[in-house]
Formats: sequence, structure tokens, C-alpha cells
Amino acid sequence: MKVLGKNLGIILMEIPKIRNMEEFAAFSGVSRPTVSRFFHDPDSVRRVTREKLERALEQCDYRPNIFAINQNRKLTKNLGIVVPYLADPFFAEIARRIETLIIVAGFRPILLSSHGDPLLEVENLESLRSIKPAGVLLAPLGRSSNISAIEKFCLDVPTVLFDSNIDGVGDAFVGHDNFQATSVMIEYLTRTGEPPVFFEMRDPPNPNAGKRRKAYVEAMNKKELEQQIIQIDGDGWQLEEIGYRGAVKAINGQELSRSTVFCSNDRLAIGFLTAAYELGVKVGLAPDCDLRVAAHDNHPVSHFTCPRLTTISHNFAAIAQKSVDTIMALIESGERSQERTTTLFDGELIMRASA
Amino acid sequence: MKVLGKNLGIILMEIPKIRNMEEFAAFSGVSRPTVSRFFHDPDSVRRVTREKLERALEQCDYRPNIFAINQNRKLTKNLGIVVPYLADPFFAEIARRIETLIIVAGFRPILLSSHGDPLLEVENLESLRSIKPAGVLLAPLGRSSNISAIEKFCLDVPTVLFDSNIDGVGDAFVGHDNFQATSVMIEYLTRTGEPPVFFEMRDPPNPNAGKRRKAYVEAMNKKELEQQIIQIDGDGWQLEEIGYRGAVKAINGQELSRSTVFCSNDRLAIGFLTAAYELGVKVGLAPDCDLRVAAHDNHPVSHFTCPRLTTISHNFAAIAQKSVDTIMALIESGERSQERTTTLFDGELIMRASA
DNA sequence: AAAATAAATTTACGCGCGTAAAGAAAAATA
DNA sequence: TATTTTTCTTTACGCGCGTAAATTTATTTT
Repeated sequence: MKVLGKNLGIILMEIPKIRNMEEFAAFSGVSRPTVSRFFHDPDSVRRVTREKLERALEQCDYRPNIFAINQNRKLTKNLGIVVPYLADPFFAEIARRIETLIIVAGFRPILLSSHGDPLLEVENLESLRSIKPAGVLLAPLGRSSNISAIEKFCLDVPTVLFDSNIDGVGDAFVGHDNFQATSVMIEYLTRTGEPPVFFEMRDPPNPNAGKRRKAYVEAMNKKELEQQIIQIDGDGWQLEEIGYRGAVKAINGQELSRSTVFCSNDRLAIGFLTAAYELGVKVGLAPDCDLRVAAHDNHPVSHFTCPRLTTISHNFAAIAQKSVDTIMALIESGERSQERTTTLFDGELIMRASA
Repeated sequence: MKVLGKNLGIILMEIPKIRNMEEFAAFSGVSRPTVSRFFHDPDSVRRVTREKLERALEQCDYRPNIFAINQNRKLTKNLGIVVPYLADPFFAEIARRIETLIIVAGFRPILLSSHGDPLLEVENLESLRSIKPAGVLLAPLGRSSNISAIEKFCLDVPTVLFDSNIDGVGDAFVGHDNFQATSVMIEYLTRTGEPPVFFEMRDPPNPNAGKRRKAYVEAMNKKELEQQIIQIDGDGWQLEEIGYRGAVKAINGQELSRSTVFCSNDRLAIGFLTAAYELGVKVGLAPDCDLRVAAHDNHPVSHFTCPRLTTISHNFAAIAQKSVDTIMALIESGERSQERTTTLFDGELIMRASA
């Protein structure tokens, strides 16, 4: 080390430690306001200037202080993402896609999870408010959300709701067409066997569940099929466990009027499959099977259940893209949208072994 | 609305819009430097002053600008958390716990996912560097990580590694004792039946895998048991799919010398179970079963596999707590630790139906 | 009550950058 | 080449808060 000391010293001399934009301006031979403009938008300076700055950057890896930037700009490049429960792979997946799109758009994603807690949801929004986000993408908890608090937040910050809707709140909603999806699944199940019994929570936390039940009722009515809805008790976000218990009760109590079950979502179905497995009820489409089980969401885990779960996939890519596009349009226009738009994407039937 | 207009006007008059700390100081009747101290630490002002400020806060809900705070403080209250893949429920779970602990400690967690990409991992660290975090909790990608970049980062920012270790990098490592865990599982499997075959990726991305293989070899040697290691090909983070393919190959090719399999991690095992199910191989401890499968991690999904997966749980709570405690101690001391400490927590055997 | 201590106030500067205005320099147009 | 347009430089101020020093006021101690 000592032998190298002198050379290291020289090297350090040649790579100056730039402390702020002023020093970087001096180092690069460009004025500070121009440097500022360059960092805001590299294309706003002449090509030769840009190249000069880029060369300087390679030599000293200076980065503008993000706090100073955000303090002074009226509009930050921060974009909040709030999901109800990040430990649920479904939300992790959609958040992952949204994050990527936001980065591509040159913004800074701030991902927050409400951990299933309405208080934390509001706290997350307040926390976001303090970092002056250009906009927020919010998947609300749903029924348990503090709606008036969210509404108030949306008045101040451009907000796009996704996944689950709260009527009239936010500038737009982007989600999944539960009616289309339900009807496609019922059509499929009926065509390949028999119409399904609907399996859901009695008191679901997520508003999508309500739409799915309604869609089931409507679709079955339309086809003049006899309906059966099994509603199971349970609170919170441990949906697999709730589904498991409900399935044990339904199977042991012989509550199922038919041998085809349509679960309100994949997580309930995962619990259902575990119960069926443990009770020796064979699930699947094959002739030797006792039961068919299908569900809703194309949850990442549904690929590997036993048997693999037939389900309806959200159009993850489209929902993520449209959500980001919508918030970007809002931000760029600088205005709040006059009309609240709702965009629903069709689900896609994913046929697997379970039904 | 018009009828209420006048009253609303009066109400708005009475709740002044506070724009900065100076205005809040005037409103509350306390000087600005005292207000500043109050927000930094409420206990640093006299009780009467504190109560005066708290009363004022209830009337106008002012919050200091976080950017201005962070710009001026040498040490922010930001604490970075970087995980390799947030869409993996295992990391979502540990991140969730860490986040909560950080909030309780009065810090602001910034959760970032590397999405399995070493470039993004470095980018995340750079992004964190620009917000001057008080410290960072990093679960590195592992083998694919840009180790020199991470090392460089750790020189500037107090960093505690967790879950997977990189020798000599960061101020401390907190993780899971793979040797203890492996030996407990082998002991259990051997006692209740026969010693296991080890099932893993040939080229695992995570360094824990290496330790687990080594632990398997050592434990088997010690007991003078015959070992078999099945190594499967595959790249990336789609571990269930890789496990599935490997299992199909192993079962169809009758590669298993014994009927007890110990998977390097739960996600491989989930794929393994799917393969066994599809191939009609019955997995479980019961006498009529063909195969026993156990694994490692107590992944959230492992509760609901078919059959439920026997595994070794990480001590999630202890790992999260120790990681946060360690980084807090580093931050409070203001110094970098002289010695790099390593803390390993024992795993706990979770006996379920699969083995 | 006087002295000693603690806490708050006043005053003032700095952080790093955004941004506006006016003028100078360079490039594009005629 | 002269003129217009674009781009850059210079200068200067402000953002909201941290923080230090000196002073005043309030509280505790003897």
C-alpha cells in the first residue's frame, strides 16, 4: 500500500471530488444554469454542450442532490405506488411491472405497502404528500379503507386508482373487467362440464369480490342456470387459510350442489385445493376426478398448485401500462381531469388441470 | 352549497394555511429554532412548550418539508432496504417485518427491489446514495452481484447485509444458520425414516445454496451415511419451474437412490411437489406414500402446498430485529464498526405432511 | 432572595439547487 | 456579410430548514 501511496495520491488529485453543481459547472466548463437545465432534460442543451457535460460526468461521477432538486421544483419526479399488501405475490407482481414502467419514463417510483392496515394506508399517503409526488398510483385496501381521507388526498395529488375501485375517488380507475372475466369462465365451465358453484368470503375486504358475485348471479340468470353461492366466514388477508377452512366445511358438510367450484379468487382456491387434497377429494378435469376448481386472478402461485389451477388472468401488462400512461398524461397536462375515466381490461382464460 | 358558503368561508379563515416553519412558529407562538428542535426530538423542549406546539399542530396540520430537512441534516432518517426479488413472498415477508421495525424506530424505510438484476442492484444503491441514507439493509443477489460496486458503496454508507452473505463486505451480516438447519433436518429425516437425497440447482444464484450443500455433505459424512446430490440445470429466479423440470427428470429417470428428498429451498420443492403430483407419485410421511420431500426456508407458500411442506423456518422475527438493531447501533455510534460481525440464527423444524 | 442553571429567543448564515432577467456569444438564416 | 434566432453566461434571488452564537427569560438550586 505504501509503495502505491504516491500514485494513488496523484490519481486522487486527477479525480476531483465534486461537492455541488457549482463545482461541477466549473469542472466541466459550462455555466451552472446550463448544467441545471442539462440534468433536467439533456436534450434542452446543444449537442456539443451535452457531450462536454457527458465527458465530464464520466470523469467525476457527480450526481445532483435530489433533496435540493425536489425542494425547489414545484413538480418532483417522484411517483408514489401504494398497494394494499406487498407480501401478496399478486401485488408484488403488478407493482414490479409498474415500477419498471415508471423508471423507463424517467420518474422515481416510491413503493409503499399498507400491510392490510387502513391506518397505514392513510399514513402512506401522508408520507407521500410530504415528498410532493408528481402523482400517485393507488390500489386501495377496499372496504376497510378510510375513504374520506383518500378522497381528500386525491384532491391535492393527481391519483390513479388501480386494481380495486372506489367510486368517484381519484382521477381515473384502471382495472380488470370482472364481469367479462366471470362470464368467460362460467361459459367455459358450463361448456366443458357443468355450471359452477360460487365460492367466496361472506365479507370480502376487496370490492372486486362484490363485482364477481354480482357477475356470477347475472351470468347464471342469463343462462337460466341454477346458482349456488357458498359464503365463508373469515377476516383479514390470510385468504388461503380462510379458503381452506371454508372448503373443509363445504366438502365435509356436503354443501356443494354440484361438483364444479368457481372461487372468487386464486388465494381462496389455493386453500381449497389444499383442503381437497387432504380430504382425498381428487380435483381436476379428468374423468376420474371428483371436483373441478377454478378461480380468478392468475396469481403467481396458481401455476404450481396441485393440480395447477384453471383461472382467469388479469391483463397485468395492460393494466400496468395504462395506469402509468394515465398518470403521466395527468402530470404532463398539469391539469386535473374533468371527467373520471374508468378503463377495464378483459381477462384471459388460463386453462390448466384443475378444471 | 351556496347556503353553506359563508360558514365555510369563516371556517377556512380560522384554519390558516401554514406554508413553512416560520409561519408555524408565528402561529404557535414559539420561535423557529425551538420549533426545529421540537420536530427533531419532541423531548428536547420543555413540557409546556411541547404542549403548546402539539396544540397548534392539531389546529393546522403542518408538516416540515422533508427535502429541506434532509438537505440540511448531515444525517437523514432514511433507511434503505434492498432485496433481490420482491415478487418472491419470502423477501416480501422479511421486508415487511423490517419495514415495520424501522418505522417504530422513527426512521423512514425506503424499500427497493433489484428484480433479480445485478445492474438494478447497483442502480438501487446509487439511488439510495443520492438520498444520503443513515444506513442500508441489503440482501444481495448473491453470486451475480457486482461485488466490487457493493463493496465501494459499503465504504461510504453504513450497511448491514442480511439473508445472504458476501464475505468481508458491509459492517455486519445477519442471517440464517444453514449448517444448524441442515443438520436438524437430516437428523429428523434419518430418525423418522431414512437419510435424504439432496436436490439443488447446479449453479444456484444464492450463496446460501452453497452452504446448504456443504452442510449436507458434512452432516452425512459425520453420520457415515451415503450421500446423493442431484443437481439440476436452470438459470434465473423461476425456481419453481426449475424444480419442476428437475423433479420430472429425476423421477422419470429413476435417479433417486432413496425415497427421501431434501430440497435446497422451498421454491424448488414447490416445483418438485407439482411434478410428483402430476406424475402420480404420492408424497408424504404416511405408509402409503412413495416419497418424502422436505426443504428449507418456510416460504409463505409452503403452508399450502399439497401435501403441506415439511421445512426449516428461518427465524424471521429475530433476523429482522437483529438487522435493524445492528444498523441502528452503527448509526447511533456514528462510527463504522472495526470488526465485521456475523450473527446467525437457528432454524426451526416445521413438521408438516410432506415428510 | 440571590445565584446558578436551563431553556427559549434573536440574529444570521449556509445548504444545493431552481429559476428569472439581461446581456454576450454562437449558430442559423437571409 | 448583416441579421435573426438560438444558446449560453452572468448575476441574483428564493426555497424551507439546520444550526451556531449571543442574548434574554424562565426555572431550579442553595
